[in-house]
Amino acid sequence: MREPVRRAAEACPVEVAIAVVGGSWKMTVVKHLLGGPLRFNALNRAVGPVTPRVLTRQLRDLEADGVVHREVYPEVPPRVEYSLTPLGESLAGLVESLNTWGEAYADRLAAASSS
Amino acid sequence: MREPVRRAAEACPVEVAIAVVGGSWKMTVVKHLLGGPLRFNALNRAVGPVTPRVLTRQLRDLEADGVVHREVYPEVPPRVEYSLTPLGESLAGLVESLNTWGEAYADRLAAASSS
DNA sequence: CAGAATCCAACGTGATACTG
DNA sequence: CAGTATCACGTTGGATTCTG
Repeated sequence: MREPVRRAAEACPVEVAIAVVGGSWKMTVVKHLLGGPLRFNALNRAVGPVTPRVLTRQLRDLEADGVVHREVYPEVPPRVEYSLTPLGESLAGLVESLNTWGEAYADRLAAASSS
Repeated sequence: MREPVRRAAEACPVEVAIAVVGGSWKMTVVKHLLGGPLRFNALNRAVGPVTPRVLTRQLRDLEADGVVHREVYPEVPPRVEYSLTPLGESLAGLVESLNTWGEAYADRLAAASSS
């Protein structure tokens, strides 16, 4: 388990959740993995303008927190597939909520800037 | 509107939501304000081990993002009340989801460390 | 293909002390 | 009471280049 998560546990359940899913791209990664396993580069392209370096870090965090599973196939060329663990799948509702709220917020932004 | 939020809007609605609520203590602040307005020190005590310096920053962010309203009463001693805007109240469901998921996760942690 | 290595700038977070 | 000022520091996110 990662340290930030453990520290958050001292304070509030809400902080625990934020510690796990609060990093940038993390929930977007989960969102795209809800459709099924993806390989590293496919995920990279799906998530958005994220560099491999950063994506790797986030994936390692998610793996350490038990949200994501990393499966390495010893082939040439190398293949690595990322998928959600059951715990990761339990985030589906949260992703949906974030997506909906984020959309509404973006609409509000657009409306504000056009006025 | 804050820059991080605007940048997130280019990528994914999920990132927008995370940009607004992803900071530490932010959602915990919202959680406690759901019960009604609170003064600065009351909020400080309710949220947890957060320094005034940090809490102030988070509150300013939330204010800039339209989630929180800051009302200053020109009295002596000074009184400042923080409350949720309608947009802030629309986060109620999200807070609930985070709280529930965080609790379940904390339980999982406890179970893992006792085994 | 899936990253690792290296480097860096910017932030986020925090402790401590002070003030209108 | 509700902050602000100052300082410090670790982490994050990112660009770039390289490799088994």
